[in-house]
Amino acid sequence: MSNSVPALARLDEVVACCSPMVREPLDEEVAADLARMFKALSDPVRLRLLSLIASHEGGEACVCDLTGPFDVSQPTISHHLKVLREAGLVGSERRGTWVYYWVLPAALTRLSSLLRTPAGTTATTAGAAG
Amino acid sequence: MSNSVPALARLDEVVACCSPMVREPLDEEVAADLARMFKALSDPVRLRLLSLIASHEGGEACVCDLTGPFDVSQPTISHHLKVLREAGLVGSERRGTWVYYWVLPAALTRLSSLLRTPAGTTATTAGAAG
DNA sequence: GTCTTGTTTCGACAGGTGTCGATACAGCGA
DNA sequence: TCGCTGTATCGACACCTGTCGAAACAAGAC
Repeated sequence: MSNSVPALARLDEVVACCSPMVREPLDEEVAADLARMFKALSDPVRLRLLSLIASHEGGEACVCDLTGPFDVSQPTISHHLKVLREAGLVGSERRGTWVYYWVLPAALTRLSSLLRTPAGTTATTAGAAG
Repeated sequence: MSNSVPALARLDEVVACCSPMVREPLDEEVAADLARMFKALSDPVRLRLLSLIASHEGGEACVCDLTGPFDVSQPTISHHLKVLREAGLVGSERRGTWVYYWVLPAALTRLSSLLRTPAGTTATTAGAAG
């Protein structure tokens, strides 16, 4: 616990659970686990579904709220929701006729903090590349 | 510009470029763009490569530093590096015989802030799910 | 020039993914 | 009970992806 890392910076990690991947090489198993979560985010429909659920009133949404905004069929939406659920990004529950989905913030926070870069490199130069 | 969002919370977004996806539904084009970046992160080998590059001394690594830790062939590593580069996550440059790769922090920061959940829901309950 | 080493590209292949229509299942109300 | 509506599963299909070995390309050494 005696690093050259400022205490406040470490506090974030403890709360969020993980050290940023830019600090030390990712363990093989951890990488496999994280890759599964990122794979769930690697489809535009799923990304929009997740965003739609999270920003929905009350923090949860019925499947019936989610099929409208998309050009794909209902079974396809159902498939994508399953992928998100199995990746641990959302939870779901049936209430009577309808099934509701909500985001699991801990999962997003885990990924967010993993991708965090050291303060200072926050980079206003987004988009510049080689 | 007159939201009910605290000024300090918005400051983060400005620096990082984007509003978290849990705040409002993702635009269709934006989602497609982001999905491309997440897809680059959706493979364990690429995740480890990225982490290896970022945490390497000097913030950059030669390809020759990157082939050792993996069980896959050198052309496969080269392929994965290309995917990371085309996703805008890393930059590269040839210097004499060797080719060096480095992480583009702006890209990681963009994704990180996108996944950020509202303060308070940071959730110490990671892993709990339905 | 030729050889050697580091890296990328090519062509091929097995396996995975997104999509659909059809169908099955779950719960409600008549 | 039957029928209706909301959601999940199934089976099929085109397409994408990760992997390899072989070959090409780049830069330096001889």
